[in-house]
Formats: sequence, structure tokens, C-alpha cells
Amino acid sequence: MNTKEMILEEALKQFSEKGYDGTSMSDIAAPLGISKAALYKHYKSKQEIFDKIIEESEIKYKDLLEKLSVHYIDNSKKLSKKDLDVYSEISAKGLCENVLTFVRFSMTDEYSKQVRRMLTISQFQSSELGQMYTRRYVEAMLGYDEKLFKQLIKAGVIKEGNPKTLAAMFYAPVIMYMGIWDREPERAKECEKSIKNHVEQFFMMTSNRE
Amino acid sequence: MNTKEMILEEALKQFSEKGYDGTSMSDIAAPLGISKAALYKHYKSKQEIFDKIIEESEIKYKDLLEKLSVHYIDNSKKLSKKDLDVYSEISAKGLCENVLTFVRFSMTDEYSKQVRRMLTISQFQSSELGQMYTRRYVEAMLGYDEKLFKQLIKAGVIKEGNPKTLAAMFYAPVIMYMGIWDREPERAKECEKSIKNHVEQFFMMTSNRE
DNA sequence: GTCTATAGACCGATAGAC
DNA sequence: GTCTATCGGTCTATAGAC
Repeated sequence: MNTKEMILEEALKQFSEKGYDGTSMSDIAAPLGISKAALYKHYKSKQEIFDKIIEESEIKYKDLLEKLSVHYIDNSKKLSKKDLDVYSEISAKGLCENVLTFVRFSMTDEYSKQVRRMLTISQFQSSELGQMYTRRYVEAMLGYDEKLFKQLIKAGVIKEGNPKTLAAMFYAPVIMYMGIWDREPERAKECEKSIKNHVEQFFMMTSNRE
Repeated sequence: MNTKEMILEEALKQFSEKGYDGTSMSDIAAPLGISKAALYKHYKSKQEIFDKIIEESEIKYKDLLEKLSVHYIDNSKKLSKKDLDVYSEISAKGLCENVLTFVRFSMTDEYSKQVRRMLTISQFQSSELGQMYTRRYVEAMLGYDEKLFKQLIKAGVIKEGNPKTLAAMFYAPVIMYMGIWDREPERAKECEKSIKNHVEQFFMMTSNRE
């Protein structure tokens, strides 16, 4: 890995722990064994480092959701042919697994964790960051789940109901437990179990098979 | 209002906007028309100002929940006699109103808003602050709702189900929409409506009257 | 692309006059 | 309880040698 990338990696680590204002250029340079002056040969300011981290994370996050078949930005579009094929026959159990995979990755992957923490403590710094936070950590999954439930209702897999409300009832508790998990890592096991219980019971409650 | 209190008020305002590290003693002093040296006659350090704000907010938040009959710290205790009297005969509609009152106050009251923002961006600064955030903004209402649903199930008002899961499905979406509301105040009306829709549909879905 | 040195501003906190 | 002045330190960022 070259110096330019190592700087972003170290900066992200520290921004996520101490925030933007709590992290100095010297703090970033020291662990890399270079002087802070050297940083300015790669980035013209501290703000540029922060912006680059955000920019890069946006790309990586889209890639991740793409892998999980969650189409993130294009909320206006309908579900793709592929999605319909995959989900029209999916079982509730399969959906649980899908969500749990997403949660486990988000919570254990060091990079995801650092970006989420950094965005959490920076969400009020500008309206752009606030909107990005909402879009990334709330609406991406919520919009997807909404369309999914619409399909599942149509297919008769789950009971009648407003897909948007169902999506919120399904996904909001997942966000909530992930928040506890982030703040109190010692409760990781407990949170994972709560999420598992929640998704299972959600599908028991909404399933048409009684 | 005396100077000591005005300092806390101004500090909270700025901490909630720019964070602890982003706010200097001069920043706090200037709007009050005093020098930063004067601050040190009232508080021995910047950290002490922060701690006092947290301490005071804890008391005020307990008072607020007390008014709403939500007993916050004592999660081990059973619901009080008063609670049982009030809620054993309460209608789903009444419960909706109760939640909406809480939400509207939390989101429009300037002090509540500032404290919540400050805690949100400070939640990773120490494990104590993280725990406080969870306890205050998640578990207080969640634990209360859990007991409440237990009662409502027992009384036959709503359908069978795990009270803890039900509480999460009921309250987590409220937290989620409040988060959007905080980050994007221009969406306030939309969020309020979403919360209203959610609580109404939740009781429609879980009610025993079909 | 790295370093040392430094500019210039600002930081938290203190001393002492009034 | 307020002020001005100041301390010692850190901050972002730059200059210039190698």
C-alpha cells in the first residue's frame, strides 16, 4: 500500500475515534513514521483528507450493497429482473439469513465500523453529511425492504399491510440494536441475539403460514 | 438568569453544533459579552462545563419522563399502581397520542434538541457517555413499552406476542424517524407524519378488534 | 517525497489589577 | 466577578534543504 492510501487509513481510524477536531495532522503522521509536513505533499489540507475518506467510502458502500443485491441510490427504479427472480421465491428463513449476513459484516468489518462511527459523530457538521447518513444507513435498506415486502405481499408469502410501515417495523429495530452494539461493544453477543430474535419473530408474525 | 447558568446554556448550544473539541472557551464567552478568563471564575475547566451540562440534563430528562409516567431508571421494578390504573383501560388511540406528545416535545423543545445532538456526537467519547445514550434514548422507552405491552396482551387489548419484540417494533421506528428529523429539519413534517402513520398502523395490526 | 524549521493563529488556563 | 496580559503549548500550513 502506498503512502497516500496509508494516510487515509490512519486518518479514518483516528477521525472515527476522536472526531475531526480531536485529530491533528501530527496525530495522523506519527504512527506512519513521517512528519506532518509530508502529509501536505499528498493532500492540500486536513479537510481534503476527510473529504477523500467520505468519497472513497461512498464507492465502497455502494459496492457492498451491490453484492447484497441492494440497489442503493436508484430508489426510483423498480426492482430489477434479477431481484424479482431471487426474491419472488425466497423463504422467510432465507431473508433472515440475508439480513443477519449484512449485520454481521457491517459490525465486524473494521473499515465499515470506522466509517459508520465517523459519520455518526460528523452527521451534524453539514447538511450534506446529514443527508448522506440518512441515505446510507436508513433509506438504502428501508427503500429496498419496502419494495421487497410489496413483492412478498403480492406473492402471498406475508400478510396484507402497508409495505412502508412493514419495512420500518422490520428494519428500524435492526438499526437500533446496531447502535447499541457500536456504543457498547461488550454487548455484541446480546445485540446479535436480539436482532436474530427480532427478524425471526417478525416473519412469524407476518407470515401467512400459521 | 445568573452568569453561571448562562454559561451552561451558551456552552450547550455550541457543543451541540460544533462538538466539544470544535468549541473554544472564547467561543462560549464572546456571545455572553465576557472574557474567557471570566469563565474560569465559575468553572475550573472546559471539561467541568461539559460535565455539568450532562449532569443537569440527566435530572431534567428524568423529570420529563416522570411527567409522562415513564419510569426511567428503575427498569427492575414492576409498573407502579398508578401506571396499571392508567394503562389497563387505555385505548390504542390514547397510546398513540401519548407517544406523539412525547415526540413533538422532544423534537421542538430547544433544550431537548441540543442535549440530544450533543450526546449523539459525543457518544463514543467515553463508555459512560455511550451507556448513557443507550439508556436514555433507547432503553428507557423500550423497557417501559415492554411492560406496557405485557399488560395490554394480558388485558386482551392486543394480540399475543413477545412483549420485548413488540416494544422494539413499536419504538425503534420512532427513534429512526426522530434521527432523520434531527439530521434534516426540513423533513420535520414528513417525519411527524411517518411516525403518526406508524403508530396508528402498529395498533391496527396488533389490535384484537378486527 | 521526505525532512527540519518556522510562521502565525489559536488553544486552555492563570496571574493580578480593579 | 470582571478585565487585560500572558504563559506554554498545539494547531494548520508553508518554506526550503536534501
